[in-house]
Amino acid sequence: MLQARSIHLVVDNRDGVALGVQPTSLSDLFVRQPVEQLSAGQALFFEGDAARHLFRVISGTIRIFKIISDGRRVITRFLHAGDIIGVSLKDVYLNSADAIGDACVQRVSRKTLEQELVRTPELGPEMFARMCDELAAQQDQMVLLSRKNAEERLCTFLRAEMRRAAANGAIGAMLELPMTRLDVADYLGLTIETVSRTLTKLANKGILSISGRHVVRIIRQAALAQLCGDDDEYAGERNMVACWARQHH
Amino acid sequence: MLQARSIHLVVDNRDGVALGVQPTSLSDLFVRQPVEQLSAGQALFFEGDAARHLFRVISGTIRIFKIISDGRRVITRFLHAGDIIGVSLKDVYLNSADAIGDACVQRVSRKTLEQELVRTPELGPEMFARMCDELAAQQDQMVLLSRKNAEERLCTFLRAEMRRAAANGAIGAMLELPMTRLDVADYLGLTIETVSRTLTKLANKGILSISGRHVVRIIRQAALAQLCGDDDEYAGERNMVACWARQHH
DNA sequence: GCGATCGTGTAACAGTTTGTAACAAACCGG
DNA sequence: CCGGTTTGTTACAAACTGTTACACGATCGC
Repeated sequence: MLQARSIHLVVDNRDGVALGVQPTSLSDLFVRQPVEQLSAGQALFFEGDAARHLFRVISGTIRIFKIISDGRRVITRFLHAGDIIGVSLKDVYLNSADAIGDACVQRVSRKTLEQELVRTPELGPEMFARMCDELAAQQDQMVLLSRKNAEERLCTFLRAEMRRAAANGAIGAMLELPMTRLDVADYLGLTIETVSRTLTKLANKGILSISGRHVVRIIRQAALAQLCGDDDEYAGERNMVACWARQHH
Repeated sequence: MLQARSIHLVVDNRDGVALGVQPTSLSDLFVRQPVEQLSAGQALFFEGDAARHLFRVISGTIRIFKIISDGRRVITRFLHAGDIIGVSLKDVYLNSADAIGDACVQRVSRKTLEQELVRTPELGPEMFARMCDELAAQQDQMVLLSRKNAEERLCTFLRAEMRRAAANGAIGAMLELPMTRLDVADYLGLTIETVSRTLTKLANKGILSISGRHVVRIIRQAALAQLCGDDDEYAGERNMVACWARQHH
């Protein structure tokens, strides 16, 4: 398991100075690291393992998950090219990670990170920022899991995936979903059947069309956004309106 | 974890005297700050406000929440004496905060924190640690919201509150819950009626007894723990067992 | 003291989501 | 290209939770 096939050029200027140049961002820590190939379903680490490495996703999709009794699974996050895993530095991993389909990652050791954090204090704020982003994303996910219905969950998920795809240079309304329906279900706190049913419902409404197993085409973006249940439209007076609504049943 | 102690010597004797003494923990930042009294329901800040302060709870309970369309509310966290609010440093608050019942807090400005972080780099690791704890707690909450049923949610909540009370020096099986049923419901992703029903059911099972509105007495702690759905008993082989269970339906 | 309000508990009913099962479609290996 | 396996879809019944309604007790202000 977990073999580090070093395809790239190896051992440049190893010890003493972990990197030849001063890193200016966390991503720079990975630049000289070998690229490891993962096959479908291969694990990166398990919940409870000693947290010895950080990973950067080069290609493919990684799923982060927890498992509780009965084998119930909760996927807390999907990671794509460019994302970094493990900034939440506990001594053990808080959750498990494996690859959806084939993927490539790089790793750096916690030790290297800690050395570089001393050597380059500017990295500290980036760590903070990344953890804050993660906290914010998790809170949005808590809202989704706590109070949104199946349709809102799917729409929120699809919209987020659309944004990510657009940020990565994808154009048009075609959205590729590398994960299976089960993965989506475990991410959104639904069952596979509900995911399926809700997707067909959205297709029947003319909001999207389903092209095979891993591709959906978003036809009406605006409608999708409205079905997220996020009340973006009220903007400033959001809280007052909401509080008022609450107080009056 | 992540100690950047080498820098310590460099910035040791600074002139800036934001505090009389060198703080050794985040809590020390608050020691000379005035105590602010909050009456029941009073807000500390709203989601989207410029995040200018951190708060420390002296007494009472603070609830952290988000509101989405229709006035649906999600309580993401309850804070008690000693807890610090606002370590997730974005430029705006990610959520709202108000007091359950009367409460007392102290505050320090972001600016002060940032100055002290420069002056006392040991505070950095504590910030990391606190954010990691928050990330871990949020992930557990995501598991709860995603995959646990009403009974498991209540038991998990009660057990966590028991642990907190015990850590704060409370003894015995009496547990005080300062929040209302609606607060509990909004925290656990349920309705007030389901919270009520489930509590009654647990009382009928002889696991707890309800003494008025804000006090429950936990009679059978072990039974409560087993109903959490957290499968703590399998410990090491948890993941393998769970994966196996999953694969075989 | 007394009505109004709030928080809570209980019940009947409705609704959404789930579970089960059968079927269809896509994928995989030869 | 084909058959088997995996994955996805659909329909129906069941379960859990939400909804609605009402009663009770406590608190608050008058």
